[in-house]
Amino acid sequence: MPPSAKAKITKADKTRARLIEVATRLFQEHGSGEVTVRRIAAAAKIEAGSIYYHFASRDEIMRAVLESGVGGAHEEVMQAIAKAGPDCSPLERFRAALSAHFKYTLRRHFSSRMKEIRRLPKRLRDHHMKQEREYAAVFAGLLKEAQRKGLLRPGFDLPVVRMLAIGALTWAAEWYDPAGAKSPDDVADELMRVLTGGIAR
Amino acid sequence: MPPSAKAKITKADKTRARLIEVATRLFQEHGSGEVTVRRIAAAAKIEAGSIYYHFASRDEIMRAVLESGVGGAHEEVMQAIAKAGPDCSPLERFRAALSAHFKYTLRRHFSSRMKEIRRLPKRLRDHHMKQEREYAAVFAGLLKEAQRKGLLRPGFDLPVVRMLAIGALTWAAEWYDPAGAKSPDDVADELMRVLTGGIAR
DNA sequence: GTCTATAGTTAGATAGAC
DNA sequence: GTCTATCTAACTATAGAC
Repeated sequence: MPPSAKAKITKADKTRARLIEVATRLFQEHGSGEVTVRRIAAAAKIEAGSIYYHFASRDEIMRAVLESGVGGAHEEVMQAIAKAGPDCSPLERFRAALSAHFKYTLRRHFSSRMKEIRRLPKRLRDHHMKQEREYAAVFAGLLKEAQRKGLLRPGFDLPVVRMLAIGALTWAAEWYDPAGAKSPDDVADELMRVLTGGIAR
Repeated sequence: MPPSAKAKITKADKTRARLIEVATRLFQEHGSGEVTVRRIAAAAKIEAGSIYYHFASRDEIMRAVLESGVGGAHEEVMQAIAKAGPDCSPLERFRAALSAHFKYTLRRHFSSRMKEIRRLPKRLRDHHMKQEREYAAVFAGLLKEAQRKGLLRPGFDLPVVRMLAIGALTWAAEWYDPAGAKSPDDVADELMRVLTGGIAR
């Protein structure tokens, strides 16, 4: 099914997309293990049995949520980097990437922290982990570029720094209050300020 | 049940403690929603029915795990701060607190990120959130002290900085590999270096 | 494509023996 | 205190009507 020119969007495509969307949100809000097929169906306004026209099993929903989630984040982060432009500093682009990651996580209610991944058949689990590595490589590449250009102080373990930074935002999606005074960009900016300059005098 | 002088440790106390310990680990490893009472029992080497001699319900196990988890972390963090001594810089004590938080999280396999908290009866949920706030206040107090003493650059939102920092470590407990080259202290130190001085030139 | 009805399984929880 | 046996409810998944 190549999504080329003539890809017509059927009713099934729409329902399937809606199911993935509500499942993503429910998994994130209540924890993947807590969410039943019945609840997903109810949230998508169809009956439980109808789910199985679109997905072969609950695990298959899970898989679709993960693929769509990581894939979507990857895409938006790449776009944000492209928008920042190839001429601006790698740290500027890193900031744009972090911000896009955070905003996507908040908007789509997606986080790849679902523990149930372990329960997936090895084939699907490997595919997900590959997708995650490719996504992480985007951030890693920007930090390496910054290092090459001499923008960083020496002595940091960049993979660790990268994971700490992304982790801070992944976790921020848990406590961030959209009704509060701060915008998602404010949070991403604050992280970037801490990250680049530090808080101490 | 005041745990005063004559607090004799019964067999029940030991079994209960073991149940909390294995439940904490299972909740963290597989996600709280995925873990059944039967699995907790199996991991603690007793039969499923016997659990109900120690806990009235699955939610009650959950509650005990949360209380013991946050309580234990609070205690160890306070000890680490005390050990650092009241004379050292508040940022030094903050570092000690972060490190203790991380090490506790890793050792006890505890993280308070269980989504199932929402499902708990309001009374228990409120109690948990109060405990969490008290715990967070320890870290907040150290940052405020640093600010008062003029150790910080101006313009930071300290609650946000605090949550980003703790979040980075909470998430680090997910990806940290005990078999790897880095010790938990290495990770906490790296975070503290980034936090205080920043990575950029 | 979505529904209703239901089979088959497994979960949380209880009762009573030991 | 712990076990075995079991109840009831809820879950995943299927079948067949529309």
